[in-house]
Formats: sequence, C-alpha cells, structure tokens
Amino acid sequence: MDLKALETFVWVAHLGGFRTAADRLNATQPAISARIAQLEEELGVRLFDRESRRATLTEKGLNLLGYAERMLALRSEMVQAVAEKGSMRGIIRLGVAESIVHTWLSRLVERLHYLYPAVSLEIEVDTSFVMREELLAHQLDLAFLVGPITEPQLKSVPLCSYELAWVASPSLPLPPEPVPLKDLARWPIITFSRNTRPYGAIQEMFSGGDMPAVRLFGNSSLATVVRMTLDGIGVSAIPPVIISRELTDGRLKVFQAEEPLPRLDFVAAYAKKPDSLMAATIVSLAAEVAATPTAGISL
Amino acid sequence: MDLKALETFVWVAHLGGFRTAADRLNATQPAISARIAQLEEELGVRLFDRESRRATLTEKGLNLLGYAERMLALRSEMVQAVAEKGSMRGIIRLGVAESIVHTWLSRLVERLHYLYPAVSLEIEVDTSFVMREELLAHQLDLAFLVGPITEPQLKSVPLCSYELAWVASPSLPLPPEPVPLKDLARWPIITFSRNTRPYGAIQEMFSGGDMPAVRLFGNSSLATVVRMTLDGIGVSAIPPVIISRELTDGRLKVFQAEEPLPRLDFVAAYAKKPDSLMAATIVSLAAEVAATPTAGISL
DNA sequence: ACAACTGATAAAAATTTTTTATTGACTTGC
DNA sequence: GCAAGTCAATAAAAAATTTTTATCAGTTGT
Repeated sequence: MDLKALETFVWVAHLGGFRTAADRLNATQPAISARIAQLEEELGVRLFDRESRRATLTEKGLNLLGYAERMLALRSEMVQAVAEKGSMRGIIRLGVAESIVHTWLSRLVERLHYLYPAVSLEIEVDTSFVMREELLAHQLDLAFLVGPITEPQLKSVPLCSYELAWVASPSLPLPPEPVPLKDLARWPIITFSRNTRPYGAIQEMFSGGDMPAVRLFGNSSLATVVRMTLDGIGVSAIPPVIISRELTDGRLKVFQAEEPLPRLDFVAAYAKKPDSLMAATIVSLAAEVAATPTAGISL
Repeated sequence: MDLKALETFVWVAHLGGFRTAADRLNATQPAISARIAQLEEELGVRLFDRESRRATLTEKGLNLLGYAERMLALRSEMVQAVAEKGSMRGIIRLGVAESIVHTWLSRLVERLHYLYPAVSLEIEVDTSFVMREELLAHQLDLAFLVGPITEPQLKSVPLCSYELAWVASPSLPLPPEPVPLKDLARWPIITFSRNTRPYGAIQEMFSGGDMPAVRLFGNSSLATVVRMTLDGIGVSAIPPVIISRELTDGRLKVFQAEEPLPRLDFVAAYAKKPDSLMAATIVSLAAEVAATPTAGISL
C-alpha cells in the first residue's frame, strides 16, 4: 500500500481522468493505470467506473477517497513536524501574472532555491482569468494573480498592490493633462490581453454611448506592450513599477488622463486542500519578497 | 515517503535494533538500513542514535514515531473500511501452544487459507511462558497460549478450556482409584516441559515436606509424551482431548488420582497496537474454530 | 585481546516501476 | 453512419529501485 498510489488515486478522483492525472503528476498514463491497478488489486475492489467518458468513483472509491485524503494530510503534518526545514522537496506548479514576472518573481525563485533546494518549480505565465480556472481544476498548485479571489475553494493571501497608470513615449504629442478620453482615443491603447482587469476597465471606460471608438490592443506579453509603447505606437495602461528604468531615464512617462485607472491587487491563491503545506510555505515567502520593491523590465 | 519505510521505522523503534527488525520483517539487515536511510534522507533528520548498543530514537525520531503509528493505524482503518474481505494479505507470526496444534490448529489454518488466501502464517510452537515474552517483545503478532494474561499491553480473548487429566497405559499396574500421590510417584510423571502450568502444578503437588520424590519428565513435544505413555514408561498429565483416539481404542486410559489437576484455559493474545486488525480477525476465527471439538493426536 | 554483537557499505541480483508503442472501446462532429 | 479524436488497457523493453550477498569497522562484555 503505497502513498504514491494513494496520491495518484486522489488526483485521478479530483481530475476525473487517468490522462489528466498523468499530466498533473508528471507521469505517463500507463504509469497511472498501473498505480490504480495496484491499489485496486491490493484492496480487491474496483475504485473507478471507466465506462463513461469521465472516470467516476465507485462507492468503494468514494469511501477510499476520504481516507486517502486524511492519509496525505497526516503525511503533510508529519513532514512539517519532523522534517528539517530545507528538506522540503517536490514539484510545484506555479501560475504567475506577467506583472509579477517583471517585478519580484526572480527574487522569489532565487530565495526559494536557496532555502529549499529540492523544490522544483513549473512556472506558467498566463492571465489571472485562466489561472483561476486552472487553480479550480487543480492544474496549478499555486498562482500569483489579480485579486480578489472569491471562490470558497481557494485560499488567497494579499501580496502586493500596484498602481496602473497611463504611459506614453515622451515623443507622443499628448495634449495637456489630464488628457480627455476623446483625445486618448486618438492612439491605440496598448495593455494586457482580453479577459484581464485592465482591458476590461478600459473597455468599460469607453463604452458610453457618446464615447469615441477606441482601438484596444490586448497583448499577452508585457514586454511587447512596453516595446510598442517605446516605439510610439500608442499609449499604454500598465503598472509603472515594471518600467521604473524607462521612467527614470525618460524613455517613457506616466501621464494623467481624465479617467483614473484601477489599482491591481495581487494575491497568492491555492486550493484549500489538506496537504497544501508547500504552497503555504511558498506564499509566505512570496509575501515577504513582494513587500520589498524592485527593478522592472529593461529593454 | 513510503509506508513500508514508516512501518520499518516503527519496528526498529519498538525492537530497538536494525537486525531484530530485519528478522521480524522477513528482510535482511541492509534492507532495513536502506529504508531507514531513505526516511532520514527525505526528512533531512537523524532518527536513531546508533552509537550505543541499542539503537535509540533521537528527539526527532520520537516525534516521528507518534505520527508513523497514527499513519499505520489510519491505513489499517482504511483497509478495513474499503478492502474486500479476503483481500487481506501479509505475514503473521503466530505462536501456538502444542495442545492447540493437536486439537484445532489445522482446522484454523485451513479455514484461514480458504477465507484469506493471501495471508501467510509463520507458526512457532513453544511454551506459553516463552510466547508471552515474545508477544511483549513484538516477536510474535499473535499467540494461542494458556491464560490468563495479565499484562496490560496485551489483549487476550478466551478460546477454549481443556481438562488436564492423569493418563496411563492400561498395562501399567495402577492401584485402585483414586490413586494416592505416593503410589503415583512410583512412576515417572511425563508432561509438558518446565515453565509450564502443568509442570508447575505437579511440582507443587509433590513439594510438601513429607511427599515422595517424584521423577518429573518435562517434554517439549506432546507427541513424545504420548509415545512414552503408550510405551508404559510412566503416567502422564495431559489434556485428554488430544488423545481421544487412544482413549477410544483403549490404548490409553484416564484415571483419577488423589489430587485433581488444574484445567488449562487457552486464550489468544496479541499486542494492543493500533494496527492489529489482522490479529483481531484471526482471533475471532480461532474462537469459532476452537468452539467445535476435534480429533487429537494419532500415533 | 577477543568473541559476539552492532549497523554501514559496495557490488550484484532481483524486483518493481515506468516508458514506449499499440490496441480496442467509446464519443463526437459531420 | 463514419471518420477523427479521446479514453484507458496492455505487452514488451528500459529504467529505476530495492534487496541480497559479502564484507567492514566499531562497541561491548568477558
């Protein structure tokens, strides 16, 4: 009776499939099959109904799930109680909003590697919207994203709050501040991609009936947004903190518009599972790192 | 983090040595070393002090022990809750008093094998005295022995109660019954070995100041006792139930002496450990089997 | 000092687990 | 209804792991 098999079982149960669990656990599907088969053989009981599309738990399986989770929780507790700090090991799937990549992520990674050399990260950069889904689907262990998080299945911890500002190249012939919205709309507005807080806020801003049409360039790469803004293609709405260098050397400037932009409140979020010790540990480290300011992108 | 490693750890802790644990777990000493090393490496913590003769737990080790036991207990509970009856598997070390061997042990083994084909037995026949020690030292999982058991660490369940009687060959020129002790002492008294209830009882019986000297032949094999009695070497004090055949065909006979012999109350006993599910299961089966009478030795 | 213990260790053997590659059973979209 | 796609099962090979064998070095008790 292997803990690895039990863990696999829990993941298959949660994700509803062998294949998905295999991806999630960095293993191949036959390996997952083998582990579940071992468990079923040892217990002499069928744990999943594989008939339908989604592998569903049998009654016995459901029964086992509770025990398996208690078992894994107990293991976590045990490890926390007796393990040397720094002997924590494993792989954690981390989703990160791009703003974080450009502010303090590398410092966190460094510090993490120093304190917990046996912990591997699998970092995925995506929008908060996508990452929230992935957290709920247990495809991410932990994410740093724009809050607030309201899902009760997720635990969230505030990390940092960044101002969002209008930014343009000094070469752009902007009218005197505060720039009215109709003047702003003369240029494309370059910002985060669709399905993000800033994109939505700006879209809303220009959604009134008498508002000028606006060209909104959603972009999945912040570096590209910065590049395009530097090139004078348009104005952008991004957190100034990630372009501190460009601001100090005058290649970009923040300006006031008629309409203010919302702040971005970043939080760390992870599933409230019994064994999310590693996530919790990383979160507190992240909170610490996020509290100290940093340099941004330099292009 | 392997359950096998945790189980090994618990055994080493209980038995106070790698070698002893190796024997107990049917493994070699290097295998035990490897499992403990794995645990220590994963936790980044030393679990045993190996300096002195006896491997003793470190502080961390003591801390782990509690968790490990809870873990194993939870596993037992889990298996009990979801496993198909009959899928119980493992090796259990069973100590058996010889009287049991000659009455119902084989029926138990048969029935056990039928109901739980994956359970192996390692049967050791010894005196109740020795087996009690071995139970306390965790060298036996379960024993069927002469009760009562007073140790609080052990759980005991009554199994059967057998009369102990004076037995002789009909060819032996015994005086009219009840035979006085001084006449009895003319022959060697053949019975169980030293450190057994019957041996002690008889020794006591002849211990008064004015008692005749008695030749007490303690024998570790009941079959030998029966053989010697059949051969008219002396009288014996054994449970008639194991020689029912010899009694019916008249090759042996029970006779009354001046002094009655005590009954032998057999019980099943096992250590009160959190994961003694298998022992408990076997005990209830044994109680069932022991309740139905049986044939004895046939020589 | 020596015999009888202890556990550690290296190398070989055995076992278990994982992967690769393929299959058959089912959905699903057309 | 049929092709395409997805699911898990399976066999064989490869990889990783665990266990054994054999030996060592250190204590302990005589």
